[in-house]
Amino acid sequence: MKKIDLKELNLNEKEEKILQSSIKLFSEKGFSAATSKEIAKDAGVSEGIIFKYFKTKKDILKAILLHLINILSEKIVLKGIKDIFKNDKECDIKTVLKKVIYDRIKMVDKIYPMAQIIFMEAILHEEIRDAVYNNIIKKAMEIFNDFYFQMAEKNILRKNVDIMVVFRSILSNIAIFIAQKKIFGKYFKFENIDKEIDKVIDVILNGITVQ
Amino acid sequence: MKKIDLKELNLNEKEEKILQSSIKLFSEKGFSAATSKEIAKDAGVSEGIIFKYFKTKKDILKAILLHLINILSEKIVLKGIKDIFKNDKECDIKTVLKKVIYDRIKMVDKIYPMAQIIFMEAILHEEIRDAVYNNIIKKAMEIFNDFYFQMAEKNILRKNVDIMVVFRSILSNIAIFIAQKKIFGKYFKFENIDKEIDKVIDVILNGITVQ
DNA sequence: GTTATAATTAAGTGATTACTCACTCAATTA
DNA sequence: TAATTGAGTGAGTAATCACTTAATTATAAC
Repeated sequence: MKKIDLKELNLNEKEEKILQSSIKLFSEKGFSAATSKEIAKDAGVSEGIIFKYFKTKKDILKAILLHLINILSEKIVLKGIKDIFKNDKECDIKTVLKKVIYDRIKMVDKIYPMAQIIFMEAILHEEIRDAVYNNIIKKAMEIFNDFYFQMAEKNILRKNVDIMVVFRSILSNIAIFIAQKKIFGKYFKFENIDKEIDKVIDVILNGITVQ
Repeated sequence: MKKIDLKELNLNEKEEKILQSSIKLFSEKGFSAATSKEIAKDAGVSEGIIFKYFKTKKDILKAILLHLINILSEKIVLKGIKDIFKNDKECDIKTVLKKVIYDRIKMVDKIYPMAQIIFMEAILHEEIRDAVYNNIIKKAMEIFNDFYFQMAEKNILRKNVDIMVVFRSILSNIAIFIAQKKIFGKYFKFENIDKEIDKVIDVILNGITVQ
């Protein structure tokens, strides 16, 4: 199991171990089904120490979710697209999109178990939905909006579309790509991710009708 | 809470009540966090009777998921698209896509809490993923494949694309539309679903570049 | 080496869980 | 009318849960 980089949180050794094991078990079984006993065993610490560092089990989840959403969303989730959109305004749209999609897939890959926990808990709890919306979705939409507007001004991308629909379409294509790889990977093997992304971009940019 | 139609399962009154309450609570709190006590209370039956009809709590989940996937996937999930693709081969692609997307959104709306449970449990358990893949995804792909091939033969849809990518793109656009409505509905209000769907179809069909 | 302090543990705690079982009682059959 | 049934109950059960605490060990200062 690849571990997630938690350096930014300034944890001591035990705290880090507890969080890593919690991320692993929450993502494997869901929050409710993962027990403190299991977490302790996996982390190689006693059960008592968990509750020294985290008042309750829910606080572990909060540390994983809210903390990371708030503190790291900027660095992990948004910095990548910001940089690409900023530095590549002159490049052609295919290259930019490819960079963004590639970068996002790699990013989610890096933090996957955590992303899965956020995703699942967001479905169940409004507070987490709020954090995801305000810290990630909203900001990503703003960044994309700026980018699209400039591309449309340059007459590269269509003006007569709803940017929200386009954003959603690109986002959903990335999401389903990751889902297919991570959740249904058993049934769908990609030999060449690069080519796969190219095909996705082609459909996004040109549509599926014969022109 | 709108109840899901379970007539097809030939349940008696108590079984039906137990399943309806389980669907409600599993979708609200997740399987593990929903207790048999709560289910009994919500269903207005004693806790004992739950375990007369369902050997274990997991068996309730199985009844909801596997049974419904196997028995109803054909009628609920696939029949709709089959009919539309079969009856509308002559119509224009825009109309067909609109019918399909509209129909799929309505279908998921109808069974939403159950769909959410399937979705979440499929992430956690391989057996459920298998059932979803074999009974829904695989079959839907086959149906779409036939349809796309015929449309491509008529020179309406592009031949030089990967049908899998197109299928995924349409599916993901429908999925994110539903997710936005059901999970993030608080932040995004659609006044006119009809127009929203038109915009999605426009992007799918024509892409986003200036031609 | 002694002492004070902090870190860690193992053995708990009461609460809650999924599940059982002895019993009830209305409906059916003899 | 008496005998039988079986759906339904809810208090009870062992197991397990999140969480606590008293005892133990490690660390550090002198």
